[in-house]
Amino acid sequence: MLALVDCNSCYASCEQIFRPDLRGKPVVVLSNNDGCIVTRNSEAKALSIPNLEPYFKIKPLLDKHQVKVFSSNYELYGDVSARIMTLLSTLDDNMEIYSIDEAFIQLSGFNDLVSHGQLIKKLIWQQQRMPVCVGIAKTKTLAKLANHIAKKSKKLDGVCYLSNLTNWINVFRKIPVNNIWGVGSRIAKRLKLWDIISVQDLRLQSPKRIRKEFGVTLERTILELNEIHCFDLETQPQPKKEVFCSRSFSKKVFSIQEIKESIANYAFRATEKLRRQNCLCKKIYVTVQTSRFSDHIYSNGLTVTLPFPTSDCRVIINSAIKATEKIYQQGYGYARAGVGLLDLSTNTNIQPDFFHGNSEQSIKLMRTIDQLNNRFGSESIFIASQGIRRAWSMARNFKSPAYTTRISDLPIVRI
DNA sequence: TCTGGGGTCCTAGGACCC
DNA sequence: TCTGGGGTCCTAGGACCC
Repeated sequence: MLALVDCNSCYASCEQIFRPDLRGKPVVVLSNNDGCIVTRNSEAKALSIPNLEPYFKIKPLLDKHQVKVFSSNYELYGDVSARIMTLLSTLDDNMEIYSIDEAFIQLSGFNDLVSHGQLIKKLIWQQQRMPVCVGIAKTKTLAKLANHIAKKSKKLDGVCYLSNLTNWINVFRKIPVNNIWGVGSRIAKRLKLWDIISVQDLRLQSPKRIRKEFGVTLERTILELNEIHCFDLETQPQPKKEVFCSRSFSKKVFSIQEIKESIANYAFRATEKLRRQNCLCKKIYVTVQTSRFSDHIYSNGLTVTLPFPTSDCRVIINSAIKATEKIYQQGYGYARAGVGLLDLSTNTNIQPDFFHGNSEQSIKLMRTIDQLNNRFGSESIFIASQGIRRAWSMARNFKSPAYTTRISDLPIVRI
């Protein structure tokens, strides 16, 4: 059995932890640059405030109902999330952190699963002041669905256990297919042509027939809706296969110089993410776009293949800037730009423990490694993490030259 | 004036090889 | 006069998630 624990209106609830005076009052949180509403709590939803609505459009309604508005504070949300996940991990080792506000947990050895779900909910509220709902079922897709039902139905008190599916058929008939995990608006629209409207309609389809028309993913979803396990619990976080950093600008940007500065900035941040998971990248993707709502629309992107896999900031930033020059076209007001790092591979040259934490020492060291890799080629450098002997022995194994130094001797390299 | 920021997986079709 | 075909790799794009 699996439980999906999902925070209620996560960002808004995070803000309320530090503003208990706002309990029971409508709260919304805005995206970067205060562009759109990204979270509404239940009180705000009750006022018919739509999600992902531009702030400037909805501001009169928010003012009218005295809705408390927050700019987003992702550091805070990450912090609260980490504490909740740590708390959950004490309940069972088999746990998958699915997103900033959700986790799947394996439930074994409990007779009364509803009571156990209530216990989880109570624990998180008491210790972290975060309201959550718990969905319990045999597969991940059903646990997600159970959580959805728990959120909608007041009488379930935040916990829904799909024990015997035949008891839930009437509920399944009332839930539109697009509420199923993996079924978005596009597929829902195509399913409608087949008269598949509700969760129950989809459950009854032949998986084989659906696979032909919609692909393997939807086939698996149908199997999961019928308690046939297809999606595993991923208890170890998988390393990212791509790393991105992109932002909308707070106002239109016309000059290539400003675009380049942003791109350099995003490339630097993406490289930080790359290093944190101890990877090298082989390709860089750069994109610039005007607003979708502009009269004069332009969007372009370019993928550049590097001569060798690297995590060298300067190589990555320089390549990104060169790519920018190729895709930038004069005369447009740009609204957004981004940098992606693709084709990642594990960096076997460097001991991963250097990169944990952001201490002054490890930053110095990363920069030195950059400098050396740049000079000698990225495959060749080993740093003595556990003494000179270890570096030389690694170097011998890999038939590469070694470089050793004491951390205190490392120079700071300006980027 | 101002319209999010990340990710993943799958598929179709082109390029290329023998 | 006849003008291959199968396999693999890569890429772009579509669809989904929170």
